[in-house]
Amino acid sequence: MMFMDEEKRWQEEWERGGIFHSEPDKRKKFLITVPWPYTSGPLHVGHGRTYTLADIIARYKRMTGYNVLFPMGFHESGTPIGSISEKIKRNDEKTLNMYRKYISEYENIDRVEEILESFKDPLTVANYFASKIVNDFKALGYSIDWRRTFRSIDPLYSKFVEWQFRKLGKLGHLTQGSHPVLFSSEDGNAVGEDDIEDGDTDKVSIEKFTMVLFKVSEGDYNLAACSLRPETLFAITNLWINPEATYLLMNVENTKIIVSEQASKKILNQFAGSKVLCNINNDEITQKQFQVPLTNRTVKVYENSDIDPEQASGVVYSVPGHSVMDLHYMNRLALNIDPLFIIETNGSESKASTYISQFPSIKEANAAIYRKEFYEGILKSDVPLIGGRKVKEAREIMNEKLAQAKSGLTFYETSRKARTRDGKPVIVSIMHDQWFIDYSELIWKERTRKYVEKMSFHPEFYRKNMFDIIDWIEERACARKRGLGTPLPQDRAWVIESLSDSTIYPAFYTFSHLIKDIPDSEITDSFFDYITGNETDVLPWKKGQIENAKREFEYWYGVDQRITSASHMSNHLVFYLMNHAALFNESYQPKGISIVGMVISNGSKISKSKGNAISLLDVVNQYGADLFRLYVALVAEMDSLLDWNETEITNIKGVYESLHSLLDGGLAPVNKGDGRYSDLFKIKFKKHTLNFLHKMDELQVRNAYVEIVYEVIKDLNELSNIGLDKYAAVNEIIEDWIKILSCVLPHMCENYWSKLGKSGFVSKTQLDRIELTENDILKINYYEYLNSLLTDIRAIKNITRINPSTIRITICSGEMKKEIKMVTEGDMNVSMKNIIGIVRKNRGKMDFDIDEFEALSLYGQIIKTTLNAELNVEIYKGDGKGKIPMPGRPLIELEGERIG
RNA sequence: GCGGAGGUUGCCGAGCUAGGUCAAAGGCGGCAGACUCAAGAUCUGCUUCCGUAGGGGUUCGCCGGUUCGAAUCCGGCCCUCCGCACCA
Repeated sequence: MMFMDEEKRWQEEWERGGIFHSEPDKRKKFLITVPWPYTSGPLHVGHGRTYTLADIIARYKRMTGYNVLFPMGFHESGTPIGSISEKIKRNDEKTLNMYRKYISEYENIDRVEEILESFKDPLTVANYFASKIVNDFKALGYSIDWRRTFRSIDPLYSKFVEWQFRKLGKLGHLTQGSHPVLFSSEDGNAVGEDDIEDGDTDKVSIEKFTMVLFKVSEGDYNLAACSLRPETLFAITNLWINPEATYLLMNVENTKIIVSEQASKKILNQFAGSKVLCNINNDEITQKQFQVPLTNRTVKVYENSDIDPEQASGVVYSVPGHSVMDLHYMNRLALNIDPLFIIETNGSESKASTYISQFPSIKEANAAIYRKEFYEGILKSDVPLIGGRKVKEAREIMNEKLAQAKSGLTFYETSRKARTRDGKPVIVSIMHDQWFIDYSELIWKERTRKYVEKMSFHPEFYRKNMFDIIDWIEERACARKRGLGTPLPQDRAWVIESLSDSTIYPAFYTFSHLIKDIPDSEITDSFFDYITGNETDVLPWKKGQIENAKREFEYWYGVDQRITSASHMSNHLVFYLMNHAALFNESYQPKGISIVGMVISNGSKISKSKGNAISLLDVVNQYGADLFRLYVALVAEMDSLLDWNETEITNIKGVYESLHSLLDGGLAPVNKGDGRYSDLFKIKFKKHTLNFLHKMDELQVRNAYVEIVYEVIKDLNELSNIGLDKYAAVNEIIEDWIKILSCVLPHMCENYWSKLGKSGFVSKTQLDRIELTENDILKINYYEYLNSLLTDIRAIKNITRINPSTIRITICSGEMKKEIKMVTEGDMNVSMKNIIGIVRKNRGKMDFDIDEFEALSLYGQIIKTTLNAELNVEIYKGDGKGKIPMPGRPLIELEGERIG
């Protein structure tokens, strides 16, 4: 574990020197941020990729002259951390084991249980992992200014969030209304993805059903059937109930309805003031007739054991014409009822019967007809109310008409049967006083759109994506009744939801370190108004302190680059952009967003429940920070998918070791370099450096490092192939190479930097300006000419199987060049008429500018040594008959033994 | 369905926004060679087909079109992946 000690040593030195403490100065600033990690457990390689790329870019910007600020905080608000504590309190085995494993990554075995015990307090969980993640980040060599770090539940930061929400309130962006949520009625609280069994792998969503009320022909109650397809109402032939289920009579919205016992619980949660009246015998239902709303028709109710009393209301209406399910039941129960058809697709009647045989299962056939009719179906013209309408429109009209007739209610149901992790049913409940941020305001959207136009997006297509998301976003629930976080200032019974409290937080980094010793009771809204805006009121705070805070905000703010994953587009990033647009001036708006591709592991998705999440700490312990960083930089481009696997990292390890030995040898080479070739090598290195800079500016991190790692190693190998000392060549460029490599391999490069006898840290040095002179370009051209010649010679060698002892190269004479040039320009008045045909055939493959003789005399050695043959260069003296050389394409003749 | 991305030579993956210099970068895998007692690592060459001279043929999801010329532009079709929310 040599590398660990070395890496740790440099990390400590950086910390001691405070070299990543960023202060405003005259240079151009660059603020780079990543989403703060959520501290519910250790980070995995997926996080590590994003953060590592951010650090590489931060270091690159620093190297190219920017004053860089790379801050980091911790996200502790929200419900998941609380529910972890809850589960630990009630000894949930799965959670206990998971956290045992997590803790043991960081601690000695004998401390695990003690720490696990302390996790019964959610704050301990949050703080524990926050402090561990700090260590992980340090161990990866990130150039973070840790003085500015804070946590989303810090009282000072809470003040900032309160300020944000009071401003949003004043701007009219906060509203209150009713809202469906996933809910556990046994626990009495809303549940998130994290609380639901398999919630992360099999998402549960909320579906909106239409509950249609069928009035009993004699009496004052209704049978309540739920459907996703209210447009099929006029094709209803009967109703279904389950023979074994219990049905209850309820009072809902001053109407008496019958639903299953299971459904009654959902209704109690969704309709205020609803109550259960009494049990109803199934016989009583099946003996009655029920009226189809909006028609004069009555239908009967049949018992059907396939009807699930737990699904929706436990009562279903039957449309055998358009539902394969119902048709199937009809057939199975041998009911003699004629289906009704009211929907047409492709100009003719759509019938469930045509689907039933075409699919492997009833379920698939039903899904097929549903999709087909929903997207392409049109109601027949003689259908009342909705005749001639598209199914999509008809559905909305029916919902309206049913509501008007007091025969329809909206009922929410989960998209699949779901249970909480401790086995309690998950239902949908309605929050009646839910707080929202209302993002639907058009002026606000327009303003955000304007800023988005000016930003940089990487990859670019995400900009269009963001425009669409801005169009689409409406109200967003922004507070919850439980979890960690800041109480909503407008109503302290609510806690601000964790995505909504994390939209403008990068602003807080700019001054968080300067206000740490101000008691939070002294922080008021005008404090932040002053720092972020133009308020000039007399302030009670220490002048120097707040002035410094203001100065730093004004210097740094406007995040130059935010690096995050695509999954944040439609939630975090859109909130980030819109909240900035609402609260800050144009100059403080975000300037760039980069989306990092997904990370998968050995071909499959990483998920906590699958147990294939490789922890970042494991990676660092096993491979070291530099190797991991090199892996991230070289193995996949930032915006594409990265498949973490061991084979690949072994390969990268080879590269890492080559770099080591090259730099070792380059520190003090034994031999002297050959002037001509070391000169050429230096020129090529300059070219690679320029390409590197260009690619990094385009955020093509992989391409950039392929250029400065693989290409340079290739050049060095070429040198040693012609018998020269590559270490002497490394020595010529070692300083710049170390600087450039240090963005990815900071520890290793600091080490070489000090071995070179350089003072200070390579992490803080700048790359000098580099440009190619005309002479440089000339030499590169010579070299490339030699290379293409070599390729041609090899091709000939392969075909003829001649192993040459002498290679005869015949190049164009000056006179001949002129004549050839004439032909290419259409002037056939040349002395060597024989050349005309061949010249025309080869146009486009010639190079008139290169001095071939000069190129060959300078670098001919390359050919001689690699092919181990004599090189014989002469100028063409023939008459143009037979084979002739072209400019840039000399004649090549091989002399020697034939092989095989 | 809507919106987005994409289908490239054994695999992964560039190029395709500025059409020719693209048989098409790079990596992996495979083959051969060098080094080595051997293996591994490393380095070198080859890796669509034909060819005893750097050439030619056929390729970039499918079908058409524009053009002297298309992987690259246009139209249509087929297929794959991602998002469609209140969850961090």
